[in-house]
Amino acid sequence: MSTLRALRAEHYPRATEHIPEMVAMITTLLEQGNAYMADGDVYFRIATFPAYGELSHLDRAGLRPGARVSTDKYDKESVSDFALWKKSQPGDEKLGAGWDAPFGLGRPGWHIECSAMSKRYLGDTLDIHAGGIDLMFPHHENEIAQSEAANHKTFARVWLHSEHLADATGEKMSKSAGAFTTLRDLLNAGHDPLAIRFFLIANAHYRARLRLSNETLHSAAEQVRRLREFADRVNRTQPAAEDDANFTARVAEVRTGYREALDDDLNLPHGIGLVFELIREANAALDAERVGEQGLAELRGLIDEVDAHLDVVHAEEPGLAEEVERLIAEREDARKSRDFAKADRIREDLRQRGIALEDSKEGVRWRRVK
RNA sequence: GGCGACGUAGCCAAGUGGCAAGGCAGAGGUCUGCAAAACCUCCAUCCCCAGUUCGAUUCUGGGCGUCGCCUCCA
Repeated sequence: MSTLRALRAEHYPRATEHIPEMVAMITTLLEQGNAYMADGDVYFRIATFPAYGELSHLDRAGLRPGARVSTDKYDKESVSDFALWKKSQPGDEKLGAGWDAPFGLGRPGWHIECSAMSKRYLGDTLDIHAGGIDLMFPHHENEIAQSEAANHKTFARVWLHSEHLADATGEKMSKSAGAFTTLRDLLNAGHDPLAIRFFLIANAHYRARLRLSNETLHSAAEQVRRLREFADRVNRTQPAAEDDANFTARVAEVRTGYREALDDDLNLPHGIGLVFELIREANAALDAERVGEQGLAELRGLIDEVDAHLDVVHAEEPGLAEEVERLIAEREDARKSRDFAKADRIREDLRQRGIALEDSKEGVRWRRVK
């Protein structure tokens, strides 16, 4: 997660350390009649929760009971009732998977932990509950049922379900099917972490399936490079004597558009599109020296705002390697004496070491490349 | 079989009832000692058919195709 520069959560609660919270919630559900015991297990009684299925627009009548009954041969009242607590099975204790509860030795069902732990750390009502689209049913549906039945409060105000990452063929990456690519794989293949980050959050809308391929990652890497080049240029450019009011207004306009795109269900791809459009215009304006003090300030403000979300521009400011600077100076001397063979050799040597040089009016710049 | 999502240029992708953002890749230029970066120019009858409409990629219906969920992976 740190490779991708993801922020850490405040809490990483462990289910096994919150058994009492789960037991308490199950007890409440039992007392209220939202749950019942059957053959030593505790099940949630879906019949007591009419809203069940609303999140996933599931028509319970359309469920195929056959599919689960074969593996779930217990005395449930309804096939869709799900387990809150399962009595200990032979062998459970060896694994340390057995806890004492008023309703018998056993282990929690596999949805109750989320209800119990989110209640403890975040309260009865969450502002936003996020998760992968495949968790919508049954996991989130069950969470809602448990939490709302127990707490008598709305469980989550907003649900944010993201689509899956898929491989280049469009198939969902699946751990069980053995078809997946790890972050480590990508890094080993030479992909830049920042490019991977950009790809993941900005390549497509979060509700659209992302397809991972060398081509999409390369595209992301180029976009990151372009953003960074531009930010770099804005930072080292001296303001023009006068501002072009039209240009300054244009930057503000894009900034507003960017915000509106994000406000519209986090449409980052759209917002980024606006920003790239502006970058082209801004580069042209910078060439024409139409950007003064105010224009530069506007541009910096926009970059900062965008990078607050992308976090790929200000990331890892590489310190200037003294040797690179020395070689650049040496090459400059060679160029001044028109010894281009030597100048090109130095540039090529650096290139081999992953350092690219760019000559410009403001001097020589260098950056890391693959 | 049930429920749902999607189908936009070589690739990724946004979007709207009124001549289709952006990025990558590609072609040609400008600039440069050569490059790089940057800029300019070029590159799509929006899966098919029918309907509604003055007008549909955008709405409706029907196809075809891809994918997801309906499994105690959570």
